[in-house]
Amino acid sequence: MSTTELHRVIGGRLRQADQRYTYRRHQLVELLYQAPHPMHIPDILSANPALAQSSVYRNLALLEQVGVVRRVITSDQHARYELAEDLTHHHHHLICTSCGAVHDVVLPDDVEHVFDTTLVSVAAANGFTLSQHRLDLLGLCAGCR
Amino acid sequence: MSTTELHRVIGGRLRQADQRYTYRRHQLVELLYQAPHPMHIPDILSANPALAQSSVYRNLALLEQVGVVRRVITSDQHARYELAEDLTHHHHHLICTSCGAVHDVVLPDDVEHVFDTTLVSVAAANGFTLSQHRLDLLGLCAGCR
DNA sequence: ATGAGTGCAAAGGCTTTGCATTAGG
DNA sequence: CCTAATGCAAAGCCTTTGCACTCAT
Repeated sequence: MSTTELHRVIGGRLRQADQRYTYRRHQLVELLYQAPHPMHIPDILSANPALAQSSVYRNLALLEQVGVVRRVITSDQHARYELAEDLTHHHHHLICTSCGAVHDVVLPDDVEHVFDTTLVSVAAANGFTLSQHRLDLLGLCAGCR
Repeated sequence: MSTTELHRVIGGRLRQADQRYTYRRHQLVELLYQAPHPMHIPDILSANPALAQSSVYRNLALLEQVGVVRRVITSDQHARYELAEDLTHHHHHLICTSCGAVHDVVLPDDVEHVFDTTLVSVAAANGFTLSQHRLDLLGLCAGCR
């Protein structure tokens, strides 16, 4: 997806929720789009000091509601945020349990396929309607090993 | 593992860290052992009002350090805690994105095996030493659907 | 007896909210 | 113009910490 296409789609999702794609929201999305891994609030504020903390929180919550942003939960103290997978690509996270670093990783297609079919049926057997899965690989990064 | 065996093993891990297996810690472990899903602090305090909040936090942190308890991170506001997998069994979580309910689930052995081998090599390719994986199934529970 | 563990209350730290100001349509 | 959005400051809420008391060895 091109960057203009990206912003067009995001603008659409916001308008559908009667929300505007303002300058600040655009800046926020641009930051997440550039980053190779999920960002937390200190990351975001230092990357763009013009952004106000409270607005960042509010806008991330809004963007999450309309399906543009996903909140990534780590063992870190701060929550991390990334663009939704349908705007980027399906991936998982390598999380360093020592320093909290997060890397994006992609699994082989055949493995993902086994996951999908298995998980949907397992969820169904428990009365759940599956919407997504979240797989995190926890370990030590090269620097902390 | 029998319940006496369980407490014996836990006592050993605590002593190895120069910690005592006190009455309060025993009560806490017993609660987690009985529960069919990870518990958060309000759960724990209402299940056993004799427990002091600060001690529960301190003891859960200690038990996590010595590998007896695992902190489960959900989208919930409170952290949840369960006994470590080597004291119970390897499993995953079905998390309701609406009400925050968490159910334990087990995947077929062959699927788990594919996971293990694939994930270790993927992590290694990124310079990570894998210690565990965390797979959560997100969706709507029967009640919220 | 003596240090670890506990419990109450207060402080920390991430996140959310109130409110006056600014900006988008 | 007029409401939504923003930014600063203050409040909330989960969690951690200080400190005196209690318990275990």
